[in-house]
Amino acid sequence: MKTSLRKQEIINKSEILFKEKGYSAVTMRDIATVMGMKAASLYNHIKSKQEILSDIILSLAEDFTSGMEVIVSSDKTTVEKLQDVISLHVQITTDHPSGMASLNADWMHLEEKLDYYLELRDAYEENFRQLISSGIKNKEIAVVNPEVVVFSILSTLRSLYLWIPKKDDFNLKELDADLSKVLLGGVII
Amino acid sequence: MKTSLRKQEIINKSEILFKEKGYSAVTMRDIATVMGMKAASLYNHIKSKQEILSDIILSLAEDFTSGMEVIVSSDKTTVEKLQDVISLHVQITTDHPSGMASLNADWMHLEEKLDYYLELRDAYEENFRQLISSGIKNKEIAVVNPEVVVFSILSTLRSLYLWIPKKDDFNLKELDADLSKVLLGGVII
DNA sequence: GAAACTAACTAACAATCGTTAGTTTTGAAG
DNA sequence: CTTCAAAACTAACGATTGTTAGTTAGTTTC
Repeated sequence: MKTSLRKQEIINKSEILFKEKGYSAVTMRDIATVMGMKAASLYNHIKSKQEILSDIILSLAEDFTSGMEVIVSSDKTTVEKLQDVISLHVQITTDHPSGMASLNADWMHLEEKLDYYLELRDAYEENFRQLISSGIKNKEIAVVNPEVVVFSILSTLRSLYLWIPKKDDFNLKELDADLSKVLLGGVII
Repeated sequence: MKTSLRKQEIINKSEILFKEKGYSAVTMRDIATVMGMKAASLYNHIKSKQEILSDIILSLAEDFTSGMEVIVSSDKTTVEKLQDVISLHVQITTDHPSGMASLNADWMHLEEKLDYYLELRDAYEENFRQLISSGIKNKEIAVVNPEVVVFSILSTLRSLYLWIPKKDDFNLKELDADLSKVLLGGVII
């Protein structure tokens, strides 16, 4: 059951529209217009508007989940793992900036797939929290309120989609290092 | 032209609905239901759905603008001013957590008032940038990429609405100090 | 070259949208 | 008790929504 080329084009165009106006404000006729066809023709490739949103969000959520699993099961230090998490966000957001907008803004419209998404998100956040806690226990990370640290870092990483499209390739290479410095600079011992 | 009590109730209920599903997905009939009336009756108090959104977002945006003006024109140090900006965000978000969701997620649906909102937002961000730049020049703030610092702090402060409703009053008093420590801890010299 | 498949089309569906018009209820002031 | 305005109601409007049905043109398979 692999995704056809035409379906992927619909998803790619939809991502951009969803980022501009949000899922609910984008109509099937809007999507059809940028695809150069009529709204009814979209249904030769997708089965519903919902499916487009689900495909966008869940594929990204699964990328984060599998990326996180690789990182936590490595034998690096906690600080190195946190740097890897930052890189993971920069990488995925660079590859799918518009899709990240839907992930952040329109996940509540997932309906049937909502529970699955929330499972993935909760597990991801729990991994992140564990990382910070271990770092404090290891004395790699300063003793500051771990909730605030998780919230602050995650808020910044989740907002990257607003910012990365404005960066060129040159700045993008430095972004990783700068983010580590700013996000972790204050908490690393 | 002051806002009537009943209109303010509509705005308050709408904020909560807008936070849950986004402006576009909330119908006038949804708002009427939580108000205990029929959709048509809403128009005795408001002139359009747009007006509800504009009132929510612009009143908050103006709070930020006037708050920022007070802060930048004070004679405190740059670091103290930044702490005041953090307090400003905590304060406004605590008072209007649902409205902050609309400000962050639905500003693009403002239409006639969009340009005015963008002016306020741009001016606010420019003030923030100036604050960081002055701090670096004064040697109060470490020489790290100022763009990344602005982006990181602002991303966190703008996401507070997701977090503050979960905090009780006790934690809320500590939040200010913890945020300053985490957000500024890495950049203050 | 007949059959099957792909991907577009036109036309239309029932449902829902924001909003308006006109009417009735309510409650306070004279 | 009457008056009057505020605030609710019913009914409906035209526009738009996601989606389905049936058709057609072009391409591939046998």
